[in-house]
Amino acid sequence: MPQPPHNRQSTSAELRATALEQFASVGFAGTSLQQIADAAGYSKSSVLYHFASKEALLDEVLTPAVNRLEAILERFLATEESALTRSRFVNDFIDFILEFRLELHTFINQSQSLRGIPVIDRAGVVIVRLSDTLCHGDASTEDRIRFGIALGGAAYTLVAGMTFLGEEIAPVEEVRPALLTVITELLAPVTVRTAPSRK
Amino acid sequence: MPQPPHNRQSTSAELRATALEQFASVGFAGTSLQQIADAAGYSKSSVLYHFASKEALLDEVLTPAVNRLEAILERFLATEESALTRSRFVNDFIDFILEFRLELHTFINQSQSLRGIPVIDRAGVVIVRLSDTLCHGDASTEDRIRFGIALGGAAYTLVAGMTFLGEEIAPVEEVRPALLTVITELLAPVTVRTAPSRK
DNA sequence: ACAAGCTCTGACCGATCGGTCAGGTACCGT
DNA sequence: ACGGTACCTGACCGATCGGTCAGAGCTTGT
Repeated sequence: MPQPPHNRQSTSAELRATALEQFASVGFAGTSLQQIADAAGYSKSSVLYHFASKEALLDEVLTPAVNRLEAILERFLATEESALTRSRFVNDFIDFILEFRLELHTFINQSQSLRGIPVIDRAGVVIVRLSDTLCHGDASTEDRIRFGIALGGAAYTLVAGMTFLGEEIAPVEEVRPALLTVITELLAPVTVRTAPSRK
Repeated sequence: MPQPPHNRQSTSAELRATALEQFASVGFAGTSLQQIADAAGYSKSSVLYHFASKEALLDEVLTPAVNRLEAILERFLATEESALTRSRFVNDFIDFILEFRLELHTFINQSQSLRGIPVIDRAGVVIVRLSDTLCHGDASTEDRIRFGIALGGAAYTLVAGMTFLGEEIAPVEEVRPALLTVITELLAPVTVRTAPSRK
């Protein structure tokens, strides 16, 4: 039986990428190891050789994105809040969305059903902290909704929306400024709050 | 074995409601007929007695929402476009979102993986028409993104977001005006094309 | 040449999947 | 009292689920 010369490290990366696509589009529960294996051109046993379990695979797939989001939040929290740091944060956030759109879509839309899985809970904690930070703790319903719409809307638009609303995915250099405009507009009243409120 | 006097019509409605919750939170592929049956207090066979198949159940669950959305679109298309009709449309749309939030969340986040199922394709067609109508056919990327974010963001916020961003679901009478403000703001540049800035 | 080790696979396991079917129970008009 | 019908269920079906395990093929160190 011929054994194509697989490039060491890359098999695991291929599997992660394939799994991510499936998780984002069919859902974690709806994705079988067999599907992932078939799509990547390996056998189911190979998947389980590289990853201890389906859940471990999900963990490895999502962890880089959660780490990155955590880093962005920490960086924002570490500085004095100003118009500059806020704008820098929004930029970081949009970079994050564009780079990790499949990961974001996955845990945005499945965090409820996958509660209990460590990486999902970690992601949930980060998102709640993010929301609390941006809303300054005063739980105005409108502010919460602004944040939720920005988060869920971006995740949806860049994964599901682009492929069936805009036919083909528009080039990143066109999407990015548009995203920046809309997200800034959504988050502006939340973070800026002009003058008087707390802090 | 005692047979409690089930109120004729209601069993099927119970099952639809239970199935909708599961579909929206775990996904169609991730929901088993057994889960639905257990959650509703019936046997799996009962589910298949009331609905020809799992897919038929999905169809019956989503069809009312798609019909309603279609009606809203037709009503908007039937009139001359003006500030009044646009505002009425946004109001209709928000009523729709609030009433059918689980249905919206279901086909918003799974239309890609469930392509081929009639009711899903129908929903997809309506959404594309909606997008084309609001964007006047000139496919500005920013306008498309505005619509996508409004649609996906609302679906996310009202299902996943409210329960883990805002702890408890805020009362509808508080959510509705906030939603109206944010959605109007998002869609305003798309439809109005004049409004220069925010308050 | 040979053993060790990494990668990959088919065969197999118990559990669960969507779906079929025969039958049991309650209520109906007659 | 009786047959029909609506509702519900357990037993069962082939397929597939996540996961285990014993190797096979290839590379490497010695």
